[in-house]
Amino acid sequence: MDDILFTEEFKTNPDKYVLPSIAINNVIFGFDDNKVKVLLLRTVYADKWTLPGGFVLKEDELITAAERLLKLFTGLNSVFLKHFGVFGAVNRAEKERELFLSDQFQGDQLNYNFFLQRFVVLGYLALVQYRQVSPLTDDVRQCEWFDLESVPELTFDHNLIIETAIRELRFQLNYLPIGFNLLPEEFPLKSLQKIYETIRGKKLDRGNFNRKILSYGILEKKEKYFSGAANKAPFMYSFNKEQYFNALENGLGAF
Amino acid sequence: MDDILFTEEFKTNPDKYVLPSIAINNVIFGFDDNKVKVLLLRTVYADKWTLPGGFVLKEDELITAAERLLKLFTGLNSVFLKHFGVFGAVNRAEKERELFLSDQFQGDQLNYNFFLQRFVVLGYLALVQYRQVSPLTDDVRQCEWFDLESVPELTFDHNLIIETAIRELRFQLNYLPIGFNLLPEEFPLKSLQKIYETIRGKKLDRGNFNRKILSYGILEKKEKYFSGAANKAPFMYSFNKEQYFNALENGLGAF
DNA sequence: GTTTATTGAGTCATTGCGACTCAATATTAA
DNA sequence: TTAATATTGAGTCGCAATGACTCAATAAAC
Repeated sequence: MDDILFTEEFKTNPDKYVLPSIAINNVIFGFDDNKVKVLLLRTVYADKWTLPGGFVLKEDELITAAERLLKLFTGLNSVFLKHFGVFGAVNRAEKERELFLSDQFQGDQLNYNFFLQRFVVLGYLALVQYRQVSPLTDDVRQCEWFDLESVPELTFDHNLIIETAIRELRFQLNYLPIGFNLLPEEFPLKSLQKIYETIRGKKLDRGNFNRKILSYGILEKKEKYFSGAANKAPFMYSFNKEQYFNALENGLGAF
Repeated sequence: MDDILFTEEFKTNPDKYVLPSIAINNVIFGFDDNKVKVLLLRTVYADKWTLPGGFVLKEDELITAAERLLKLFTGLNSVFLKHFGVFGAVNRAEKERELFLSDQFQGDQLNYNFFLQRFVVLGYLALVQYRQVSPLTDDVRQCEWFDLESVPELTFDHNLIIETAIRELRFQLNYLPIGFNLLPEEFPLKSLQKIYETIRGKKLDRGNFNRKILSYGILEKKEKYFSGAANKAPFMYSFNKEQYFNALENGLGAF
């Protein structure tokens, strides 16, 4: 249904279906194994990785297009999803142009012409719960999670796009209850702390972190426990949705 | 030179010169008479006001296009200029479509068809020194400053664009040395305080404000004076460019 | 009982902030 | 010369938040 993009009809007549010269890329962050991850897509035309993305259908709102693509690649509907930047450098397809002209190129001519034109990319940042995601895998496409530290060289200017997204994330962390979109319904505070540490890029003190995060009043303590490890199980927490959405609207009171 | 937009050639063949379906609008803030102002443009086709804007030439970087437009409308070259959002709602031209069909409409058919298609607007926020600006006025266009409190109803979704820009500005005020782009080379601290008060939307205490703003170390005290008023003249300040650009890069140390 | 990591409950010094006060200073107008 | 006016410098006071710590109780597995 969403795969007009991969039909011959679209390839021969793209401007009939989507807004010309505009593309969307989603930077989708998840969290697992105490590490922040980003979802990447293997290209169909070479052994390279790229950001999930697509185009804006004529009848789509911009955010709807971003949601549609998120749904396509992760199966998820409603998450934190936010525009964070535009990327339209004249030479942003230079690397790809060279690749397409080389003998590594495995795609077809129609894609070639379409993808190498100049696009203005709208960057959308998504925070999703890792375990809820079923990364898309079909005949031509394959999604996988990558640790932030081991993102490979990507197509176009996608490395820049990810870096910009992380900067934005680091920044928003200070006034929005960001971490929670990345975690499952219930989680130990340590996981949340790890997210903050990863995005901030430094260690935090447990006591101080807990004191602060609990002071926002958007967390609820649960009485469940982990099991399996040779130690006392950590308490689980979930967030109070009412307080949480209020904080999303009005910030965490930093100002 | 920059007025391809107003030639017959452009009107009949726009896609030859600019990226299709993409437009730019600049929200240009200035400061004078202790009030924050925004630069608006009178439309050629009706008695309405609109944001200065234009399109991206095929060979333009996005930021170059925004700079070119800023230069066109203000005469200024280098200022604080930053992307802050995209606006591409499907129905964002609805109001204009109605206007064009009404008997108030004074433009021509070619413009009609071109402007009413669906654009994705890239919003750029500019902070400029009021007194350095020579608002563009020619046969068809007329720029004027408006107080933030008395912005009229604008074309398209431009009121929304301005509101979003102010939100962004209010937000950035907390970590970037914003005010200085709005002030002349030398200024009294009270002017800076007024800017903060306007954007924050509340009164600030002089002593506390001065204490904080001076603590950033980006201001230099000058020994000049005002004259004319029946009171002690305020000291003038200017900003230390080195410290200032450093703060623009790394924030004001809030985080 | 030993080992392990979580947890609760602190301390302590420092910093920043908002709300305030008070007197000295410079300038013009009466 | 004096009065009126607004700026300036130099504070105080209490409160809240922060970062860097410590210490002992607790739960679970082996």
